[in-house]
Amino acid sequence: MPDLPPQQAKPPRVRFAPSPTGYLHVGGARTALFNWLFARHTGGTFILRIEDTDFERSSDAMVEGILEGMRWLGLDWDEGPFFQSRRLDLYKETAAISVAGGHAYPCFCSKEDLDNRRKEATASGHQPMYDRRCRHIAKEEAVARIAAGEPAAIRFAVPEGGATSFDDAVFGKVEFQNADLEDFVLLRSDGIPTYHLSVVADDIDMRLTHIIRGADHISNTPKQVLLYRALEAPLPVFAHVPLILGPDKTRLSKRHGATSVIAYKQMGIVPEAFRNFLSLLGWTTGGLKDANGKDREIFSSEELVNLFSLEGISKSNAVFDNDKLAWFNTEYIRNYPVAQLKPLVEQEWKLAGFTPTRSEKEITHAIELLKPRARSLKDFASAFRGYFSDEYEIDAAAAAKFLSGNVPALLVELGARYLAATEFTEASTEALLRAFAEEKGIKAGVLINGSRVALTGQGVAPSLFAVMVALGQHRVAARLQKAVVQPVG
RNA sequence: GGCGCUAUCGUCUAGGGGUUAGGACGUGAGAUUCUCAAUCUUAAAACCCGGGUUCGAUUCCCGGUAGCGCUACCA
Repeated sequence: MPDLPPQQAKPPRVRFAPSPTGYLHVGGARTALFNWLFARHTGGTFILRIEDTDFERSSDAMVEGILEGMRWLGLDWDEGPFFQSRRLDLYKETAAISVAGGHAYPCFCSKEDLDNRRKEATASGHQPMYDRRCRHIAKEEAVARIAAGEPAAIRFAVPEGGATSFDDAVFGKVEFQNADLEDFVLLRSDGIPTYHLSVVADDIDMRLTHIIRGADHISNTPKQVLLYRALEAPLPVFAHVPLILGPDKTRLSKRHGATSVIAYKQMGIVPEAFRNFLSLLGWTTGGLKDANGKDREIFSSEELVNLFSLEGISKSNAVFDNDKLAWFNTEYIRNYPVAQLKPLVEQEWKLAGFTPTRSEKEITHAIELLKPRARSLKDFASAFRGYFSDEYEIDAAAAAKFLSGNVPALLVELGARYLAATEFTEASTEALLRAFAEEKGIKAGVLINGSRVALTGQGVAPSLFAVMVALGQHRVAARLQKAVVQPVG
């Protein structure tokens, strides 16, 4: 039977269908992102479906975690979330239709028998595929055994010969010999569907036009194609996305560090940076250049939506590079208008239990000064504390290096001069310091470095005189005069 | 083991029958001297191997190798 033409009717309908057996992980997030991008680009519909048919491993907490991750990334869905656990009737019905159509049959083999036979087959060098022994049980006998209460699973009857192929939007034509396909289980003996049944039943029921999912599903696809045909449903367009790997090129796992999207939020990554980074893992604009002729890499979500296409998805797996992510993060933080960055910083403070003791104006000023050198949102609650509160720590190494010898004493004196100053601008503070250095016969750099540590607690900071202006005259004077009592080393 | 997919700098990638094989991250060097986790300049760094097609393959084809995926009454 020839396939019905693929559903290209616009607008497209796509879905992200995570299994709540863990938090939203990086790979899932990227799949969700691509589906979302595709839906938004085409004006289609993005559906969220929770595949929770594995009751043992699924949990509400995981569902909430997945939703949280999607919200953080700004991936809003148009329909759902739908829960497969509440749609079991549909799957049973679909299985029954398959049986009635002669495409599926009850299987009475027990799990133990199956395991044993698989083991034997492997031991004797055969393929551990189901031997189809229940496929030829007479209909009457099967009905009688089920009536007698014998547990039975429903298996799909894979055609004995020929091949099954599909046209993947990313990989092109992919073909499998039917002989290599097992008579897979559709419905377990407890009435719970397996993955193959529930996805196909739902994808048909939800009228999905494009299935964008991880490449780990390529091998599952021919079975599902067969099911679509048995159900006389039009085939969607399949687009398999290559996998994301860890630095050692094995599948990304906890071993490699964070795999949960929320962990990146907790690391102070801003969502747009993460989304931008993720979008370029396994997808490319095809070499879009910026004004300088360099490949563009920073894209707003609007641009991403406009640019996204299935054609740009690459075929090979990609390694998740933390350094590159960190770079995206600094770029985004640096370029955010303060108005946009400030709420994120405040959220970070809240998380860290830190309360700034500054006016809104001072806070805005300090964020403006600091954002070009922030690596993560975390910096605002750690290294940058001194700009927002008087409770900050002096970095011991920086103090040892720059607050040694007679420097503290000089800073106390310098602080008094600043207190008495009638003007307090970047130019005036610098002039004052340099004059003071000359008067004392020492290099200005010594005082500059010492002041930096006394004022910010850090050995690294923006231009000292910009820092002074941000801090204000009284605070500068006070902190310099306190320098002498700071424990050194 | 079987089946499937993939292969350009360390990493993400552009490109494509003839190129100095481009960009970015990271790394090295230099500059700035008020620190560097900032900025600027700069350098090193790749077409997996073997056949074939071709005047010419990194590019097309075949094989190998390697990596990854699937191989459950998990998803």
